[in-house]
Amino acid sequence: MARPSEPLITVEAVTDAALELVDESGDFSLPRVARRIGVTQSSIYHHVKGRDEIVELMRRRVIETAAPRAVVGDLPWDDALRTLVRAYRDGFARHPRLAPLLVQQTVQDDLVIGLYEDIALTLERAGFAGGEVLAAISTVDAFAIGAALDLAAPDVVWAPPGEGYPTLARALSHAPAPAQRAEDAFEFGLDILVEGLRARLSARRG
Amino acid sequence: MARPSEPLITVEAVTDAALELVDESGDFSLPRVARRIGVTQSSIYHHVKGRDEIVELMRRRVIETAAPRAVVGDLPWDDALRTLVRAYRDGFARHPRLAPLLVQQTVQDDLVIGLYEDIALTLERAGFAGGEVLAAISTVDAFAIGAALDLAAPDVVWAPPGEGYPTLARALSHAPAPAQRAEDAFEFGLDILVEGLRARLSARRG
DNA sequence: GCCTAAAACGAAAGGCTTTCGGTTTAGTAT
DNA sequence: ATACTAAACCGAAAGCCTTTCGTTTTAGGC
Repeated sequence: MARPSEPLITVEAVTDAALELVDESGDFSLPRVARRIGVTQSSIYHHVKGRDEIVELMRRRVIETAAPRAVVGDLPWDDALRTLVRAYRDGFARHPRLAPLLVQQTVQDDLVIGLYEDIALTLERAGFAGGEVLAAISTVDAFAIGAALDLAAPDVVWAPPGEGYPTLARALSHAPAPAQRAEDAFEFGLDILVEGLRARLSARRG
Repeated sequence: MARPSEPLITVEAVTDAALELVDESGDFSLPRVARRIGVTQSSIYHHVKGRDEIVELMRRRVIETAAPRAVVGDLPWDDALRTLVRAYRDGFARHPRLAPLLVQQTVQDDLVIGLYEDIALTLERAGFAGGEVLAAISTVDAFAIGAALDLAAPDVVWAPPGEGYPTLARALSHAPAPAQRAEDAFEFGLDILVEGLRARLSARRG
């Protein structure tokens, strides 16, 4: 085959196809991406360096569509923090099965670093200083990643198990539909996080 | 080769070898496990069903050595919760690179369900009820998984980036050694979590 | 002493990532 | 207008992986 005047493959097309495959099957591979675009595997290497780069492209895609560096500087710190964490997590709500793939691999994307910068700014504005800022970022980060992964958890994890776990079974008996459970849990957790940070601040002052 | 009087392969040996490989390289494969034990790949299938089962074996191993269903019923709820979450997370501190492999795959282990049951009990004891218990479990779970993954994060993620992120750079300038940073962040986050839950409880009462 | 099933091996199917050489043509410079 | 370079694609193959299957030997129970 010859060189077409318009390239058949673009970085965007590769990202799209990979993201569709992840949404449908929870994973992707170069042969499957190629088949979906209608080219051969090896051609893709003319546009991306390899599999890992495709993963990073998906990370960036999800974060930039969900978190357009929201301007949160004017909001009270707690609303600002909620907005930032929600933005991060909302991206994964649209592609639930992507999160497990991302934790496999190191972040280098400056969009993500930008998000951390905004969180750092917000936390300083709240009154944290010194080493506490880093610890607080890590905490927010852990919660956000955990919440994103929660979206990928199959419903069966949150279904009542057999006998012998009465308290858990009772808790699960109140469970709404899976999507709603994850949503409720996230909002609840965000409240806990913000209230915990607030408590920490007033304890330091008092 | 013939059938030996003592089997060359045991489920424990397979788990050991896989865990060693994960500790060393961040991943494992059946050929490498086999080579380490000194057998062929196909023989392993006489003892485990496949790769996924080995992952589940590692999960169980890590959780049972770290969290021997600690008796926390006599502790105040906040100490009990801290103990449970620490136990869970300590397992991963000993095998930091294991966590990313586990989130890839559904939990079925009843030890983990047992841990959830203990957390549910503790939260009810604290005063949560109804749908709040499930939301609180999800929150604790998200934080614990996030903290476990944090241990696998390469140091470079928590190293100062280039220009343009002054607040983040300032926060990172206070960072201790990587292991200590993860440790500090975990303890900080645990405080935030407990204080947040406490705040929630008194808000409901008041 | 015999028989069954366990425990190992070797080979191979089918998937994956990545590399490499070959072919045609778009775009550019002369 | 012509010649050259480099882009864009293809096909083939190396080397990894998981899993299955048939074969051989022998341990352990009847």
